[in-house]
Amino acid sequence: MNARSVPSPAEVFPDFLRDDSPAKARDETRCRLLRAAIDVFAVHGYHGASTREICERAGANTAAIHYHFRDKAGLYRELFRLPIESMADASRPMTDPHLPLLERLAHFYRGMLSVLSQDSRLRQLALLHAREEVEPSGVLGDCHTQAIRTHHDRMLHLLLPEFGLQAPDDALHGLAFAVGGVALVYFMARPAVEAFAPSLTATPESRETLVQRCAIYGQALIHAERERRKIV
Amino acid sequence: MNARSVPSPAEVFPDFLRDDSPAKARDETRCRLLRAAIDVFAVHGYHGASTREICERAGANTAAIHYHFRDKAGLYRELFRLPIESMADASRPMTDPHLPLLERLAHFYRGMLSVLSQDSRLRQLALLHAREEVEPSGVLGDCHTQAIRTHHDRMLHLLLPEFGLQAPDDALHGLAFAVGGVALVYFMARPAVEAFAPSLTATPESRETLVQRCAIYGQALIHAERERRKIV
DNA sequence: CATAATTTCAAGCAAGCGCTTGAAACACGC
DNA sequence: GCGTGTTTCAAGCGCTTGCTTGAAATTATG
Repeated sequence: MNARSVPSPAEVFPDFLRDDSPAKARDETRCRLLRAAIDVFAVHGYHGASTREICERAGANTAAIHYHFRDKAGLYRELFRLPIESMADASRPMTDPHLPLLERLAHFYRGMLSVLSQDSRLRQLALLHAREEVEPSGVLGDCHTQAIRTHHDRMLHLLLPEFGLQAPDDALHGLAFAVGGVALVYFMARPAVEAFAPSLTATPESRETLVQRCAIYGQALIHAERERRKIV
Repeated sequence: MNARSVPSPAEVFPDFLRDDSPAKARDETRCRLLRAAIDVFAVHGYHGASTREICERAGANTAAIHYHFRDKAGLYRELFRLPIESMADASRPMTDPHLPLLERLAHFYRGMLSVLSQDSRLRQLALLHAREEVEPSGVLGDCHTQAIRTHHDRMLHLLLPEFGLQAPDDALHGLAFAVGGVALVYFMARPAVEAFAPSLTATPESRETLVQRCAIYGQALIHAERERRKIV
């Protein structure tokens, strides 16, 4: 019995997505397993994916999963550990309070839509996140909702000063959901988007155009909420 | 060999959700299977659900699925046949061109959010639709995307006259996605909504308040797009 | 080079899966 | 009451699943 009894600290993991990481690390079974797992989980989901297919694609033995990650759930969990932050990083510029509102919103939407264009593994990872939200596999606990909370809190942090509030009320939560929702469909329902209006997200240029339009929409929502609060 | 060779015309099906349907129909194995299937698929997803659990919950023999629906995929498909239209019906009033824009939008959002309050089986059915969008089971083909297309086309039909257009361009598709997106999160990411702002959708009153706010937001998006088109 | 620790391997187990079978139970027209 | 068609049943088949095993291969260490 020589399997690691505790989920490993994952020295290799932060880089396992990068193609420019050291060849030695990239070729290690553990890394190949993680990459293969993304592919297979992204296609079949957690329950539909089989450990045999993952290992076959990774060129590893089926016992490798148990050795490196204890079991299938451990491998799956490992996929959700670090990339959460790397995805949140993409929209960090939106937190800069010195930028004009429209620009901050553009950063927010650019972060959301960036995964559509990125290297395919990061895109697949984003897909896994979306799936966990709609169909929790049951092996992640609530660590996943916290990833979304990061984005939600960041949006609240942007909105609060706009309304001179210290803490969000129900309407402000609703506004945050609405502002995020403007681009949510591109994230959560890509098949529908590509079926109805494929040219919207086809090229980097069209995606940037989309980001700019979304920012205008987001700004309009904030203005509308401000007007609504005046009246009520 | 006495199984039906062709998916049956489903005389019982349209009513299988209603609790007030004739007791005779409700108690039939076929109906009980459909109801149990919704419960189990809603919890575990298509691949994670087992036919044994469905049959056990329905109080039926495992062979019943094969007899009534040929196989697991047939049972799943049957769940997606009719409720699609019944859900689309909820937002039909939005197509009335004589109503003011704000009211039509309110009807649209009320239709979207109605599934959150309805009888739990309809809610679970809506969940199954959301899941198919994010993680296609592979057994439905494209019949499912058409269900979303119905909603998208209806929104386009509402928007086109607002801009004096005959056919939608890319920006109008984007606007339709944004208008729908305002309420999409309540449909697609309910766990997050209930974790961050549970009171938003807790009572029928708060849901109606939400509908009204969404309608205002939707109107603001339309106005913003109109302004954008003037400038560009 | 020898020893020990780490990593990989082929083989296979127990359990659960979807599905099938042939017969029993039921419903109904005559 | 009988014959016919429909529906339900217990039993189990073949297969895939996640996981385990003990040994072999590999790598690191003195």
